[in-house]
Amino acid sequence: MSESEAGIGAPGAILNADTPLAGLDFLREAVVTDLRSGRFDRVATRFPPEPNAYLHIGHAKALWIDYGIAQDFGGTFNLRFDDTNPSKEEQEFVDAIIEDVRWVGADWGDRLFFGSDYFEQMYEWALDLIRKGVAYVCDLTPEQVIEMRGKPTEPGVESPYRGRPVEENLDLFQRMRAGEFPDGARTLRAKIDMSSPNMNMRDPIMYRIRHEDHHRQGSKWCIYPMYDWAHGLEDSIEGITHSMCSLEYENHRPLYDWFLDQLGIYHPRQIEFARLNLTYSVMSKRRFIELVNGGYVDGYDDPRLVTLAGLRRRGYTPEAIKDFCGRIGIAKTDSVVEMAVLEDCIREDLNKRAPRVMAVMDPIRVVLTNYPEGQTEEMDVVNNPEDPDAGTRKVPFARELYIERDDFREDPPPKFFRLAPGREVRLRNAYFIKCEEVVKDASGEIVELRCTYDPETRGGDAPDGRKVKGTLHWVAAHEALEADARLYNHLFTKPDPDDVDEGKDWFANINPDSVVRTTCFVEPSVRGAAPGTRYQFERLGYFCVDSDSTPERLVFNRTVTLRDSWSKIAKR
RNA sequence: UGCCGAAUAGCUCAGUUGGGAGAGCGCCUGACUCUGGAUCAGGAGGUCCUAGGUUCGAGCCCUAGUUCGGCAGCCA
Repeated sequence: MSESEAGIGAPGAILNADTPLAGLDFLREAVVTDLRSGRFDRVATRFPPEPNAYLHIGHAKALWIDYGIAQDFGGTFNLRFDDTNPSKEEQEFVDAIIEDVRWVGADWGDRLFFGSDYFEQMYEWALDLIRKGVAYVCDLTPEQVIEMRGKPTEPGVESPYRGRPVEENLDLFQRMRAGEFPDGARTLRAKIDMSSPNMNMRDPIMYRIRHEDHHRQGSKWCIYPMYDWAHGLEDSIEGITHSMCSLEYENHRPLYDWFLDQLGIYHPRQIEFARLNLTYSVMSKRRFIELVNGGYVDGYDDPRLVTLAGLRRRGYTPEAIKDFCGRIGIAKTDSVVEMAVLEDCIREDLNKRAPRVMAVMDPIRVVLTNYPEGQTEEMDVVNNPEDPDAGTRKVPFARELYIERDDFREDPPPKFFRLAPGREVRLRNAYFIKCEEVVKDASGEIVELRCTYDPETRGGDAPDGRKVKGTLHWVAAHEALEADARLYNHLFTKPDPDDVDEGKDWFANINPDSVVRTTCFVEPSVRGAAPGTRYQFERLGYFCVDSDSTPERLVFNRTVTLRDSWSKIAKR
């Protein structure tokens, strides 16, 4: 790549070699230090997903580290698929990952790469190492390799094939590539140190034989490079300066460095950071699969999952996810972030942007006895008090309404400011109403509230200056739209899903009420809303139109509730 | 009984010439309000892992230890 396209000081750069270290996270601090020392004179990062699963919020953290650092320093950013294993990787995941990365807002421009495109170069370099006498073809079986690798506390045993002459290694390796040997028959190994305290240095395998088609290379190859061998080479080829990865690769760094040093090629710097964990959730491919296959969730984009596809369907915005990634910081400490932080991020974003609308989840009928039969009117309602540009809309009002069952108590407890017999409240954006009579059915269930309204209070204020303590949301019974609602809660009942009694597994902590499917009545203004449209249902929470919606019937996903101080009071 | 790494508020993180222990989220209280929302104000909460040492003075420097995490795929 040219220096000019990756130069420091590109438009928008906010960090450079002269930036004071104080206050920077340790990764940015390392980059500044490398710029000052002259180890690098530019910044180039990459996000290297393996196309074998869907991305989750933890990937978003890594992505915003990689992309964010490139942005901050005016450097370049590559999206690179690390597709070195043919048996696990599929085009479907490539497409899904590209969609997710684009959605969260990282821009790789034309810098989309595939590790598999470098296979030929990697092969040539492998030949180099064989010629240098630091790589050899090994005929040990997988079982023997494991056996002879030893344990962390015990040295391994050298392979009997370790001393194979260079010419024989060259011949065998070429024949491996030519397809002369079956899967697993031989490997190419680096000749390092079988007694190294670092297991990764005990003659790691560079190539394995796999007679399988590759999603991009087709049947061209039957030997495939291992991660440790491939990753540093990919970084080197692309001119990456800082190769950020998670803590689990810390023990792999000596090997990353070893390959590059042996080859004598351009040498990027690998730095590790702690991966993200979130309370009340799981974050691994394996567990997502188990949840999907076990029928606990409805797919990888189930709104209860913290996959990016799930969060998107739940109603999360890219801005909220980016904000979250910024808030949680970067460090090397193993950590578990509280879900409340993520929830705060989406509330903060949606509070500014989501139009407000009224919807009733659990209706109770209100009849305004002094409101003329057959009359209706339209109230002018502000769409978003936080955003004057959001405008207004008309909301129909009528003699028969629905309010939330929770908003009425026959025998109200202290500090309950909502409707009760003889009490007056305000219907939001409409009138004051007073409850005159409670109508019950034979079983004692309340079926209707008979109320009077004060025509003088149209719009919500009383000319005589009298105040009410409560304001309720409502919908006009005959004009409301009936819709499905999916009320999502934490997927797990405990902050740590692995916190289980002896003999039980994490499935025992799955929340049986992680989704409550119900119906609701929504004001007619939402008719025809497209999937993905987000609203605040006043006093209830933020909701997003689900892709299961049809022209006839909308489906709403509850993204997150509003903060609710009453529920805390009520618990006491 | 190996190697690598980590440790500051409930959680996540700042604290960089060695001199006042901080922020966000969470929690509590109050004000305000046509969302019990939003907003605003205030509060509680710390053996800076421990013990020694250097220093007039240590979260920060040195030594030893403790606890926790990672490493034994032909996965990444």
